[in-house]
Amino acid sequence: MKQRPPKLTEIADRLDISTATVSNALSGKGRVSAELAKRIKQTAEELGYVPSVSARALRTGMTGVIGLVLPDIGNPLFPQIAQAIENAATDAGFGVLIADSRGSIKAQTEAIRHLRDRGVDGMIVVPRRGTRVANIGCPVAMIDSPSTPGNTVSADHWGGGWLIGEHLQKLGHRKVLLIGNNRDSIVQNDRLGGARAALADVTTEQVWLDSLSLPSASAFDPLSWYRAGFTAFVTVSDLQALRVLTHLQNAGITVPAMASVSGFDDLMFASAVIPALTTVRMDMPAVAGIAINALKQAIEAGSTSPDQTVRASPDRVPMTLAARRSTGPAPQEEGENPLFQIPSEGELKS
Amino acid sequence: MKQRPPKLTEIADRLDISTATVSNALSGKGRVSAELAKRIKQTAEELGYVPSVSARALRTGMTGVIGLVLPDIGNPLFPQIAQAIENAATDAGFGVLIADSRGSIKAQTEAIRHLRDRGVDGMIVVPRRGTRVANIGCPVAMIDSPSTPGNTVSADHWGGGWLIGEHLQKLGHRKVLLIGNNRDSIVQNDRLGGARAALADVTTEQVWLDSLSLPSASAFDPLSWYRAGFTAFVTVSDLQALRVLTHLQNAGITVPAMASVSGFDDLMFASAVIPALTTVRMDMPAVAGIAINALKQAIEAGSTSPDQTVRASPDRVPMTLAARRSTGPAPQEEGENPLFQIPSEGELKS
DNA sequence: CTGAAAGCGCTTACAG
DNA sequence: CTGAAAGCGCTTACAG
Repeated sequence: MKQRPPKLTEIADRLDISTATVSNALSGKGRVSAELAKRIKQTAEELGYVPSVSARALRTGMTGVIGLVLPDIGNPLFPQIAQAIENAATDAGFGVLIADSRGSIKAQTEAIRHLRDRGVDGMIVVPRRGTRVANIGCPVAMIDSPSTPGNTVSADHWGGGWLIGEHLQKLGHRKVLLIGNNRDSIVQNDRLGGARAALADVTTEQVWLDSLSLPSASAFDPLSWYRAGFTAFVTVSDLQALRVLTHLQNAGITVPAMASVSGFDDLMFASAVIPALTTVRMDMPAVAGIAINALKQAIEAGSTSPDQTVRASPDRVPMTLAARRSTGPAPQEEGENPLFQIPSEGELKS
Repeated sequence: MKQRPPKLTEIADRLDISTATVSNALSGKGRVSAELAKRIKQTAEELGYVPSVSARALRTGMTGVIGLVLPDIGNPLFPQIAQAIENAATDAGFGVLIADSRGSIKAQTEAIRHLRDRGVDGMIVVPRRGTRVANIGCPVAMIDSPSTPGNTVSADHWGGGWLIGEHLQKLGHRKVLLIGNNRDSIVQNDRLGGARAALADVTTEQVWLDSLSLPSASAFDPLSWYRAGFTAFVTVSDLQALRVLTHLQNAGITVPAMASVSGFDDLMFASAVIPALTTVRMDMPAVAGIAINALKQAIEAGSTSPDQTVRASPDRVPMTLAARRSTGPAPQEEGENPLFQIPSEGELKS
């Protein structure tokens, strides 16, 4: 049984004043003598008064809820995003309604409409690849990539790539392989582009796994690149990095002694692997805070912009390098080529 | 600018009938001639009518929203849970408001209160270790473990453990190490207990990482167990399994040729590792569906139970084994002990 | 500084 | 089968 919480009138009756005054006092809009206001707040406290969100929403047209739309809730980065958004939203006084776009663009549109119908005041959208969100009736903050048009705020993926490139360059690597898995992803292009820029003096090669025949991931063999002299593998995600790392280790290539591997995003398993994964992390709380703030302002302003995508400043947040054990100095070539010392997989297994 | 959607009165005016009739027709409660009802629905469609959730909520006392409370949104299992709940809830016509208990029990209580204040009709709680949720004013469905008192529905963790135990036993392993990381966790005890039961005929040893001095995880060394003749490592989570697997690999122990490793939950990285991780998976959609259904019934019934924790049937869902490459036949001991063939870590790295 | 009154958009007894 | 009316619990001009 839902227990009926005390209402405004009850505290008004108790103090023998009008509900208008109680409302004014509680919302702190002034217009009430300090002394009375204090008494009102006190008895509200005593009675455990909690305003009815439905009533307020009906009256003001604002629900105090924002929607969070994600390309895929199953996404490994989701926990970080959701947690950061939830915290920022809670601090800003908003509730967070989630929506899963379940993969398809159509489902994303539907999810957005659903949220709108539920009356959210605004929404945070992490769009599907290249999606532009059509005009809905409320302000929208987009988190994607600084180079994406319409983006509100995001991490500086290019800068993050630069960090990892610089790190490997300083470690003395001379041949670095850059690995992406979707050539259409702006985020991935930014990350790899940054790394390439920092590695201007060294030999780099770039591969897109999406160009390989399926199952693409398993078709990629880091060993052949290793034999070709590549000593560092830069990937655009920790998942990819994990794959490369374990592939190498499984074949007897020790990391980081023989090869270095790096990822992106600092997923929860990154520090659980042995050796721990060097990765580049976004400052999610910062990104979320900026997005929520921008959204809040737009909501309070009544969001008059024609295109209701919100802008924020700064619109990009620096990434930080978590240098861990999976990256190390490039192997030294003393006399003979270390590449010939690798035990073969068969040898190890016997 | 939030565009004002058409209201009930508009469609009533257009058809020159009362809003009561429109409301009745739209809610399909009968009481309206079929012919009129059809016309009403049609013009509602034309006008793009969307009922105001706030108004309806204020009037009926039901918001059509449920809360999802999780011990820690950062939890690696969160994406699976959230996605399953979101889908089931959407199908049942509910919106999902998320709340993060941010680790502490106190924060969990606060999160729950927050949701209640926001007017949710009910909530799904994945409780913190051993937490019982106090009386709030709405039905609650708990997802924890079948052996947890007050549990509404969950996966059959014991049965899952049994599956992995059986699998290893069939593969011929004679010495199996069971690894948990929190001896107070009912879920973990269930999982390990099931495995032990299936391994009744083989030598098992059980270790709790929480009992080691910190940093506990890094203090645990699977190598010493391997040298002691253990050929299979059963962990209660994929994260733990990943750690053991990579630790072995890094030391030159090939998996599964020399040792087998298994996890739980089928986290997204489980199939990305090489060799892919054998793991036991929950049927999250089933669990979520049952929880949401039970909750829905309680909500519609007005939830008269004293303790408002909802019961469901079935209250446990079978787990399934995903047998992958990280588990294989126990190494054969032909003549000499294979344990002496392991290349030492130093040897490999040089 | 305080209060009386209207109204947000629905649903639901209650009449007819 | 259909409608007139009340009311869910607030907030907000508007008077006083």
